[in-house]
Amino acid sequence: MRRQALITQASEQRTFTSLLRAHASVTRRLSAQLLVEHGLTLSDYEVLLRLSRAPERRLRRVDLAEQVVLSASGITRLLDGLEASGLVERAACDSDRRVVYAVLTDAGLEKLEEASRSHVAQVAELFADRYDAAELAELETLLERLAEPGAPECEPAG
Amino acid sequence: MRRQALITQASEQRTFTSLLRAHASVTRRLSAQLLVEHGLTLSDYEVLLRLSRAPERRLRRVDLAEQVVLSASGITRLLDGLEASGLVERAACDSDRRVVYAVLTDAGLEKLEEASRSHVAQVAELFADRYDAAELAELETLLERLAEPGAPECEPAG
DNA sequence: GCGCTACTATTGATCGAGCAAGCAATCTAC
DNA sequence: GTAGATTGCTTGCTCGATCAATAGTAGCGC
Repeated sequence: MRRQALITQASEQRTFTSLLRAHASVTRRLSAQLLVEHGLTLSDYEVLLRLSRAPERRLRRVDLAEQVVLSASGITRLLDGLEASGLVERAACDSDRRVVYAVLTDAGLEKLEEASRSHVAQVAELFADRYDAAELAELETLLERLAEPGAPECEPAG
Repeated sequence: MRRQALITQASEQRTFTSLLRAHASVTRRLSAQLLVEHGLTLSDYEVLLRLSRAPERRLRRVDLAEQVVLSASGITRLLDGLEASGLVERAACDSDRRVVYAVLTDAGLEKLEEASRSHVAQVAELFADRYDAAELAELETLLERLAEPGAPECEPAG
């Protein structure tokens, strides 16, 4: 009798797997809708949204990257597209000539509002079908903890 | 005074955003580690793991795709790589000549066990740093609900 | 001022993954 | 038993995102 060499499936692993599955399922659905209805990626949408909430509707590219968990080059590429569509503009920074702001244009804001109308409804439906208010809040706080950097490896003691 | 046109940020939206952020943060870290240490994608690993737990270490490609939330072509491409590395083999099905099984080879099982040693520890650490057992279980059940298909749009009434 | 290091952003190459289309095998209905 | 629909899988094309390398600034010590 052949003993199956089972890889340990601790609680952490199972949770991680459900995170992968949940993310894949949800984003596939929502990004497909967003793409066919408005020609926007989920990341595009997230970027427009962040910009719309930023002071003066502008953010440094580096900060934008951090907020949407994208690499620096990823943000450059993504903004290339949004700039080509006229949804975002670039603006120089007076005090530091290295930085280039991404600024949401009026057209970008309009596009965001247009896309939001259906997207927000779809997100709301997807989650409302599955959770009550308490569960939703609980899930949010639990997930937020995951995005935090966690215990640093060699932090200065002071 | 300019009124900021704020997009509604309902509870569902915030939860969705934290899902995106949590997934991006966690997978970036873990997939980078898995890649440099073992040359495997997270999806590669998931596929090897699923195969290792399947009866006779084999699964139809279509079922594999469903389990790891990948498209049919995605699975074909992914398995191409694993086959080239000798970690997975293909096997025909006697009763239905359309189906091609993906079979985990001995080398594949070894590779999985090797990769698991560090990967499992990394996952465990990442989650153990942030949650206690109850929270972990709670998060898992909440996430699992998200992967479910949800209310169908026009189910036959019977 | 000069050199060193750190930071911001862009570019080139590469890769994973999806959709659409297509082929082959199977099943259903007549 | 043959036509048409369905299922399982693969291929061509495209796109989003990453890493590595590069250039331009900024700030620091001296």
